[in-house]
Amino acid sequence: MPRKKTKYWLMKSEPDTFSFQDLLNSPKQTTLWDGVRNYQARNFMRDEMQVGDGILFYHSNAKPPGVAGIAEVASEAYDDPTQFDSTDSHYDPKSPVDAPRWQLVDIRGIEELPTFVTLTELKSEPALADMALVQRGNRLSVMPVKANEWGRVLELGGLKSRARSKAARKG
DNA sequence: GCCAACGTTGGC
DNA sequence: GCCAACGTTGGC
Repeated sequence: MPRKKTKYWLMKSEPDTFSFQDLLNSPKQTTLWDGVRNYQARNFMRDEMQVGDGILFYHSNAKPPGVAGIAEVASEAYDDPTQFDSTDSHYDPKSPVDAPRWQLVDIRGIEELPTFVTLTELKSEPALADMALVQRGNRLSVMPVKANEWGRVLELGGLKSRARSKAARKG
């Protein structure tokens, strides 16, 4: 039973490292969103996300960059295991074991956008002018998306904003 | 608590 | 590969 209204998010990934297809190919189309080492991004995951929230999966450092698909939050927040793994590139020796610094959520891939929505397109769309992603200098890898922005991006991507996730989840 | 130096992000 | 923008670190 949801305690709050569904929220929407945008999460960045470099497709060379982990693409939307990689997410769909993961067991249960689910993965843990590890490696976030920015406090603001962590706070969104730890404090504000809830299971079922919508996620725009964004390809950064890509040619071209843009939104590749939609996903959803698939777990409550929990400690990022990679912070304690000295062999992992995201190892954080300063994170206290008794008070871990970094938390994450699981995300589940839902559906690839029929049409990839490029950053250029997002920037040229008047309805998306206030989107956090297109603000100057924004480097956050996890950021909130407004409901109307979510709907518009899905339209641009060729998904009707109704009837999407349930049909996709069935398969 | 300031702020310069440094490292990272990510578009171009 | 360049570099602007930003976050973090550490000296003082």
